Amino acid sequence: MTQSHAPETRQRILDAAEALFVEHGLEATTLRQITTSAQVNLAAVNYHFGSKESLIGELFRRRLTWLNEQRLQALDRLEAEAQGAPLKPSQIVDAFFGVAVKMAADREGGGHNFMRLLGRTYTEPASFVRSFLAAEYSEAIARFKEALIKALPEVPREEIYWRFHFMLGAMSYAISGADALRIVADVSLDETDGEALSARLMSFLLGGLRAPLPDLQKKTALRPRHRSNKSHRIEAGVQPRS
Amino acid sequence: MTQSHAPETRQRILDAAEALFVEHGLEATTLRQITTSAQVNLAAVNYHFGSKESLIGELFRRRLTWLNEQRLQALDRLEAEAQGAPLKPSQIVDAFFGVAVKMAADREGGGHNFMRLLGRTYTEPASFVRSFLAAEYSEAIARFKEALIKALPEVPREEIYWRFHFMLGAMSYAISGADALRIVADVSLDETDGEALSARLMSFLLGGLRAPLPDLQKKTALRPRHRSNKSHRIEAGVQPRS
DNA sequence: ATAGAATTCGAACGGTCGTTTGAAACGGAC
DNA sequence: GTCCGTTTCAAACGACCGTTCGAATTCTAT
Repeated sequence: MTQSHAPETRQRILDAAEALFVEHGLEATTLRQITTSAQVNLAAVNYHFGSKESLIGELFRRRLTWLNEQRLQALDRLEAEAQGAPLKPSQIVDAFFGVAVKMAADREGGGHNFMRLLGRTYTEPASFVRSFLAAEYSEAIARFKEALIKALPEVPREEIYWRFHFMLGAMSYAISGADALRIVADVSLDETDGEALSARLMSFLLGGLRAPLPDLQKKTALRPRHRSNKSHRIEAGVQPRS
Repeated sequence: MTQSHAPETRQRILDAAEALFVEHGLEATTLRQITTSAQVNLAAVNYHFGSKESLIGELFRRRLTWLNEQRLQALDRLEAEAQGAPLKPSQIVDAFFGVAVKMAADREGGGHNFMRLLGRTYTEPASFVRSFLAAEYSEAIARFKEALIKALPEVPREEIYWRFHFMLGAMSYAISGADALRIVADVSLDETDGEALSARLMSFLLGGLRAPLPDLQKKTALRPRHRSNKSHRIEAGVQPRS
């Protein structure tokens, strides 16, 4: 009825766009690059997707829904086994982040490219990207937050939210990997081994998640809005300008 | 001689650009937005900086050199006190990340904006950005890596590199904060309190850094280039398309 | 006051962006 | 073969990008 033999074109566009987005970024990648790489006509993107923005949306959707389904299935399985008892934090972390790292280790299927792109997208300035990211994630995040709160009853909710956030950051860098890591390690590390990366990341995340709670007492007392500090020499918060 | 009363214009451009870059990203921010916001003529950017790319370079330089100087001074101080003895990991982490978080807490001086921008930049696709980022960082990173290796003699170098990388990711998200966090926590958390954020991040980072070493034994034996694994249940690497 | 350099300004340049258009090519149903 | 909806194609659209240019202006030193 509606489409007959077009799906091949749609897919070629999505695959080519994914590879180019991760290489140059969303803004910097042009439709001409995408259609050339996909070997389709320039107008094909607007014909099949309506706009560049919609293309980006579909691109994220096809991977994210699958990813979060996997995560939720893993969590379901764990909770069924536990029969109401709280899960171990390591199980929860593994269900959420392990699935992602596993997807990132899939180089042939394109999962690797996508996960590198996804890691960057949380902090993406373009609001329309973050908005449907939030929509796609809301269910999974809610379930996992709930599980973590249950697993760590002595940890305040706020702290769990923050640590979840930190874990997302560590995972993002773990996957974006290569380029950023080259700043840290002059020797290029072996980042092709998904198993090893997963093991490294997991132990780091769990260490952070289970770390002793911070002491939140303010050391310096009242400080209305600190303005009149031009007395000291170096003084944090006073940067030179050119 | 060379310049007389121009510095004010240069500064206004840098400040305006910084605020706009963090809001819209490097690519998406136009020179017309910048010059309008700074209330200078459109041609001023090319007159004072030569190009948009050079503007970005100067923008990062003026903050990064200062930031890394502070970090190295803090490390110098610690090492002088220790008199050759290895430092505690918490001291090293605090010298590196604590200074950054402190800079990020400085909302009036613009440090806050810059740090949010910086966090994104490690994973920035544009190569020219990462290249001088690596240059600016090389000295500080080398010194801190050295200190960590000395402080954690039982941890393999590779592991330290990876954990440094993960810590950078967590910090990046901690500072980029707000927008990305809103995906995790429906209630918007108080992110104005730099002291509290610093304490939270530090305990997370230290927990991760000192976590038990991962078991790097591959569970599955020889796997020449993993292709023929379709035995297991959920199986990574098989995503749907559209 | 005046010469000369530094800076600002308005206007334009060529190029590239995402999108649109109308015609050509293709598909299966009859 | 004929028809009709779907898809492809080449070409162009207006908008906006970073950059350049020459004249006007402002500052500084003599």
